[in-house]
Formats: sequence, structure tokens, C-alpha cells
Amino acid sequence: MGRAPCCDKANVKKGPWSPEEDAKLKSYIERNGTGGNWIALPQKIGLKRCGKSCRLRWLNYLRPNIKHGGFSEEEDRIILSLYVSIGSRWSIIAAQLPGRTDNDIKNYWNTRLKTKLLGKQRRDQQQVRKANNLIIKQEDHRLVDSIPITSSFVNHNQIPYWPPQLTTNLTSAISIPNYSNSSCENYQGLNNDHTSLRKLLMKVNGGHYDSVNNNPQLIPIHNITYPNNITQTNINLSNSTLPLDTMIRTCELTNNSTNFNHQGELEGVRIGMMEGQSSTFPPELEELMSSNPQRVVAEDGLEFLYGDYGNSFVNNDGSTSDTTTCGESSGWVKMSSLVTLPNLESDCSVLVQEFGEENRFEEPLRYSSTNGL
DNA sequence: AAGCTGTGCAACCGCCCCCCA
DNA sequence: TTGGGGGGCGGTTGCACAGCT
Repeated sequence: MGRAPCCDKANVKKGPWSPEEDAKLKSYIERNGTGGNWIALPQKIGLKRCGKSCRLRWLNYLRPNIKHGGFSEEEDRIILSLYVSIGSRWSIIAAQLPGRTDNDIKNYWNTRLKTKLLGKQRRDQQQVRKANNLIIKQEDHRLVDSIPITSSFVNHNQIPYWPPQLTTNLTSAISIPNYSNSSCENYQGLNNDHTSLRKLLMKVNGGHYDSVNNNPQLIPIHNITYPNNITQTNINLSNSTLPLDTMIRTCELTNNSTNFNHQGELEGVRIGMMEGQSSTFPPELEELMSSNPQRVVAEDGLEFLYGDYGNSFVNNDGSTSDTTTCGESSGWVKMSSLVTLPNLESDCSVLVQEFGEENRFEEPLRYSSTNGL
């Protein structure tokens, strides 16, 4: 049995709203409110529109204080960082941007930001292809296969970033963390449970989740006091909000490899980064990461997805350490290091050594903010 | 100038969740 | 406890406009 339509499809007007319809809807809601029933609203007003259409028109266009177009760089940053963290949860992202609607942000992402990012990547790849073609022309064609693919611009459809040998090594060296049972309490709830995720997000963002009224209260990140060692400088989202996975990934790849729980599982390593494993990232970002992992997260603004950065950690004293020696680093990592595992192409054994049994720590990594997380 | 292509955005569609009778 | 209805959300579509050939 099919679902009953919310309105009489044959007798409702579709398509663009006229100024008269806008005026009717706006003045009615301003005088009387929605009455908590969008379906009944058009009849009351005398509009031949579906209630859902009225709701959408009000929320996305007629509602006061709506901003259209002209996204600032700061807004770009927030959208990008949240997109990396939570994916296409436009309503949550919109909640962080006053005056913006989920529809607006969704459109902005699909038409501008995404193409900007992927366009940049394509340009980069084209440049490398051109450069390689030049090399090929200049060198003996028989040498082509021996040219090392050094980075970054590998087309992962043709050449997997994770070498097969490494994948095997990783499989034996790393067990998949069970977030729901993890002894690292901050991973609890990372099980696609929408409510749990939202609660976690609220907490991580320094907000308060009103479970009675299901009402998230967010506060900006600059109101958060960070845990030891972590500063707004090395997180570099100072005027933004701190996304869930940002914190998690920051913690995952930091300090003295306290990444093993009592079961010997590697706490928090995002299995999505392993070839063939499920991902916590949206496909296009996964594509960016798998083809160009070193460049996915940089430090500033838009560049944080594709900008340059140094392969270094930030230590407690402000000095830096090379990523390939991350086990020796004792500080929180930069944003730029969040998705940077040891340089596996150059030394597959590093990760196994880094995370080998002998490096297991007794206490799982814990981190908290002053708001009780 | 006309046709084509790309872009931006408003609006719709359909699914899912939650509330309430 | 359960099923229907409304609200909310993400994905998609279609149209208008601008830029290019």
C-alpha cells in the first residue's frame, strides 16, 4: 500500500513562486505563524501550493535574515571543515552559519566548492601529466615504467596508493577498532547513529545537547579551552568550529603512539584510509585522499583541502618533526598532519614498526576539553 | 547573431524519522 | 504497541542566464 500524498497533486501549483504568492505567505506567517501545520497552511492562506512547498519557500527564501550568495572565506572554511567531518549533513552545517540555509549551502557546495576542489585537482593532475609527457618525450620510452611515482598526483584509478605489500602488512598489523566498544570513550557513538553523532558533535563543538528537547546548542570554537598541548594555532580553526573528526583525527595521529587499547587494537586509525576498507569520508574527498593523501588537509582556508604544507608535526615546544618519525613526536599534530600517515610509499615498514606490538601502551589515548568531554 | 555549453539556484521528489492518537 | 501523518532532510531536476564559439 502506497503512502498517501501530502496534498492533491493535481490541484497544486508547481514551479517558481510569484511575488503575489510570496507576499501572501510572508504576511500570513508574520501575522499568525505557521500554526505548526504546514500542510494546512496553504488552504488557510488561499494558496494553491503544497504545504511542503510553502515550508521550503519560507525557510529558504522568505524567512527574515536570510543571506544569499557571497560566501565569505570564513564560511568556506567552516563548510569545508564540517563537510570533511560529517559529510553532507547540510542542516547541521547550516546551523553553524547564521542566515544560511541548508539548501543554499548544498547548492554552494555542489556548484562552487566541489568543482573548485576537484577542478584544482584536475589541473594539478593535468600539469603532472604534461610534465610526465615531457619526461617521456625526453627519455627513452623504455624507462617510463621505472619512473617512480613520487606523490601526490597519482591517479588512483590506475595505481593504488597503498602498495599491495603494505596492505598485507597493515592487515596483519592493525586490527579494526570497534568504536562502539572502544575503551577510548570519545569514540563511542561513532556508529552511524545519527543522534549519537549529533551529541558527540555538540560535545566536541563545545556545545550542549538538550536531550529532552532534542535541541542542540552550539557555541563557537573560540569559546573552548583546549586540552593540554592543543592550541588554536595547531588546530588552526580559530574562528571556526571544531568538527568531530578533526578532533578525533588530531588525537589519532598524535603523541607517543598511545594508539593501542588494551586489546592491542589500534585506537582510532581511520580504516577508511586503508585500501579496500570502508570510508568515513565522502567519495570525492576519499578520492582526493587516496590519490593525494599528503595534500588533503593543509592549514589555511580553502587550501586546507589541497594546499601545500610541510610534512611535519608540531611538538610541544613548537618545534617540528618529520612525519616519517611520528612515533618520536610528542606533540599534537597540525591539521595538516591529520591524514598523514608515515610515508608508506617510501617505507612500508615504518607503520608496522611504529604500531608494532612492542609499542603498545597501557593506557588508551584520552583527551578532553574543559566542558567535560 | 545564433547556437551551444556551462553555471547557479530555486524548487521538487522521495525517503526517513518522530510524534501522537 | 502500532500505524498514519507531518516535518525534515539530502539528492536531483529543470530553468534562466552568461559566456564562448
